[in-house]
Amino acid sequence: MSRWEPDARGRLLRAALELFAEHGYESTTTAQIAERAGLTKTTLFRLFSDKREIVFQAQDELVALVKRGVDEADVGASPFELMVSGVRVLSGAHVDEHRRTGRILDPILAASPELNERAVFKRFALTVALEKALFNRLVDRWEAGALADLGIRAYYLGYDVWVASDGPAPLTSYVLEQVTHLQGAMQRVTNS
Amino acid sequence: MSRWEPDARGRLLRAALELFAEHGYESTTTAQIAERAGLTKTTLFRLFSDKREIVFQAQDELVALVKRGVDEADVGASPFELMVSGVRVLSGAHVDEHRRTGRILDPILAASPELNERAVFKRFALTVALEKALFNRLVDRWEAGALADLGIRAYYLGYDVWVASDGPAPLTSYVLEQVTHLQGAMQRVTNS
DNA sequence: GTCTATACAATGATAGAC
DNA sequence: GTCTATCATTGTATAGAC
Repeated sequence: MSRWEPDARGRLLRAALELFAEHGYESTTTAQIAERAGLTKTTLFRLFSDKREIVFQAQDELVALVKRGVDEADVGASPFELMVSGVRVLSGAHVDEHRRTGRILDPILAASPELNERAVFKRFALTVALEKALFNRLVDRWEAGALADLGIRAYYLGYDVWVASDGPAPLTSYVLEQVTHLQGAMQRVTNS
Repeated sequence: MSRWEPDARGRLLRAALELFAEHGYESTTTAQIAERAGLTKTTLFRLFSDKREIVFQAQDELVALVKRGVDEADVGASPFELMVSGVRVLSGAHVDEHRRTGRILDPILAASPELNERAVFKRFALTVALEKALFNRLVDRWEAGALADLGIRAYYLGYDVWVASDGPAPLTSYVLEQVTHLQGAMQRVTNS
């Protein structure tokens, strides 16, 4: 028995997505979002560090996932296998609901430079997390960086295909397909 | 003979760097920067689209440079050589004054999440520009993306070494050294 | 064509009451 | 944990001065 409706974060997120879809990101004020969620601006900024984080905060847990994927890999795993283990756990966390959210969110993102910048920052944070986890498993410094770029690129490419498709295949299968494409490309290109 | 002191942009940049170094980025207001430059807030925002761009606007020309480097490469160049041509022209534009600026700017960047986010965005913009230029030269889609990651990573790694060092060698030599490191790493890692 | 003055909307921080 | 209220700052818009 609490005095307030539960799940303030979720209500704010849903309200924000609705309003952004209706009027665009920039034309929606934080006061409007809070009002639709039955809260005030003050509460919104206590729960989210800024307006962009309403949409992106959920991504922060992905950093822990990619790290866990690398940490859990077998002792004898090669650097490439360590990277694959990271992106496998990362993409394994996405259920079908994320695909629906992505379909709503992606056009909003594309229309807002401000949200785009934050999206790029989150991608970079994922890359750094993967690189550190690989380096921590005694992977060479340059191998760790280059593999992190490759893995996160595969993850984003796979994500785009997954969101655009309707099949029952999980995100992971799309991402692993992209890993194979990129691995082949790198073999061709670095042995010329 | 003009009625105003020339180089308003440069004066604003120098004023901003001084104030950021003295009091930090967040504690410096745009009004203070404008005042030290002998201008008003209105003029500052006419010359720079936002506060962060005072520090980063100069980077925008780098996008054109990396594209030109790829476009100018010989007809028979391999994908890898195209990428190298891009980062060579990119890093060739940095004279020694940029190293001094970098030494002032880097600690300011490191201390400000807001500036950090913009820095990451500019890095991504460079990557996308390189990827597009490579794709435009009929490089395979996956090769273009992976090579762009590799080239821009080499550029940033080389830049860090260059700024920290005192030798007379140009940035380009440091960057090309990093390209070699990353090429070797990718060969080892993708053939396991 | 560049700068200034002024007014204004929105983000985000802060302090105190329930 | 939430609310009201107030505040500084960023960034925009307008109209005009040199």
